[in-house]
Amino acid sequence: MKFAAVDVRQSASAADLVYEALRKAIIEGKIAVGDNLRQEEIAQMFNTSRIPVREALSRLEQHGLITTQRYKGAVVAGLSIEEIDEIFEFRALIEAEVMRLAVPNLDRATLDKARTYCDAFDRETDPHRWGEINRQFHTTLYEASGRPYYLQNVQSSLDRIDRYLRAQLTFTNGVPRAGREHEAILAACEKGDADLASRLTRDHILDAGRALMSFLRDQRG
Amino acid sequence: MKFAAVDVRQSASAADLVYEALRKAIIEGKIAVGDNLRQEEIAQMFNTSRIPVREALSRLEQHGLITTQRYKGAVVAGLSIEEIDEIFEFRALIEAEVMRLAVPNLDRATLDKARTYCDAFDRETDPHRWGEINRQFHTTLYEASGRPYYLQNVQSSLDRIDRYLRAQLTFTNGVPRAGREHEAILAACEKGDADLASRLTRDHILDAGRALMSFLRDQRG
DNA sequence: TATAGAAAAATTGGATCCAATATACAATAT
DNA sequence: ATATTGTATATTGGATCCAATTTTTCTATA
Repeated sequence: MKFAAVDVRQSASAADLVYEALRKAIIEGKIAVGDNLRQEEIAQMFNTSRIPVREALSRLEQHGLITTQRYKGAVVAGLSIEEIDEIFEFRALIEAEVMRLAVPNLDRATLDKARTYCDAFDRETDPHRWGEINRQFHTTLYEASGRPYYLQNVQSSLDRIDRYLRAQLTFTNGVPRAGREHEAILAACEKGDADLASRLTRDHILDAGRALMSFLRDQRG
Repeated sequence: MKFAAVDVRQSASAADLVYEALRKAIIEGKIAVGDNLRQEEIAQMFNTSRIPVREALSRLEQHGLITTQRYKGAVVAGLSIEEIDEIFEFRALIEAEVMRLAVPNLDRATLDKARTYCDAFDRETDPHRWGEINRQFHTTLYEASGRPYYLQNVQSSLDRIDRYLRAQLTFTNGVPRAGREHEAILAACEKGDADLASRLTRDHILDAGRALMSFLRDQRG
């Protein structure tokens, strides 16, 4: 007789853990652009050897989060104004489409969950938490689209610019319109108006992009 | 006195070479879905050790080209009908947009280059070459958009489905409309009609997608 | 013969060691 | 004093070795 297959939760490899931890640190801006990522140092931080660290770094490079040079090591990749601009444009395109595809599939539970994040966003006073809550609000709605490949690309593009968004939110004490824009998007979702929700999502992202642009231009001179 | 700086071509690492070679083999369909990728075997093929091979495999997994399981190894990732469908939908969205952005920047040289590939596509009799030429035709035009991030995503999504397209082209002896559709797209580009070029690109991709879908449904039963 | 279990082989993930290269710094010449 | 050269150190890329686990083979038994 056979037992039912137990989901033994294939424990993640060291490389996976290092990758996830570094990814998180980079997108949250904990590691500054240009900072050297020393393999030995990271290995010691995770109580492991350089082999899994190198694997993790290699993956991060594939995602554009770091750049490496032979025998010189890795640094967190910075983005030019033009690159940031392009990523916002890209996000506006695909997230608007994902939103459109999601609306017909939204159920009560999902809308309620989104409402929770929306309220949490408005109430939250710690700027460091906004990035995360904002992401969860949008992701919750997007997931209803049933488009995992789109979702992956949304996450990936957001990863690249998240730390800039967070820096902006922290410095400027929030994007004042963001809360109201979330409300509007959620209202359109409640009404089942896919076109409106899509349009508002697009504007919401482009708005944030414009705000970030002018913030960065001020900062960088 | 100084010599002109010689581009010493930072020689790529073994991991880079292995990655590129495997990527090419996978997207061209030289390695079948489900085939085991043995680290030792690959290492011997490239006269190297398993370390760079593992790095390469790790990157391939990040791009969704293979899947790995701890202690079990890597296999080329197959795509379900639904996944393929979603990727075509995604491509239609972003490639149409890239085309729209490219048209205003197209110059004579680029158009001529695209014309060359377009003609080559029509003349080519070896089905195995179509995939490559088709890709070059589109990429040539897309590059004028000046959107590297979009381009990267275009390549990445094409990588995932290229081998299915190639299989289809080989089996069905070509997609009859593809040549005419290329002509139409190029004509719209010559006219500078961004909207039309964009719309035709979208239809071109959705057409190919529909053809591939019915081909695969027949094949898979 | 067919099957369950044990032993052997194969395979992966990670640690340690070595080679290649870059950087930092001291010694030397102008 | 400054620039240049040589050397030591640090750091990365890769090879080899070991541990954990899976897969295969073999063997004993019903």
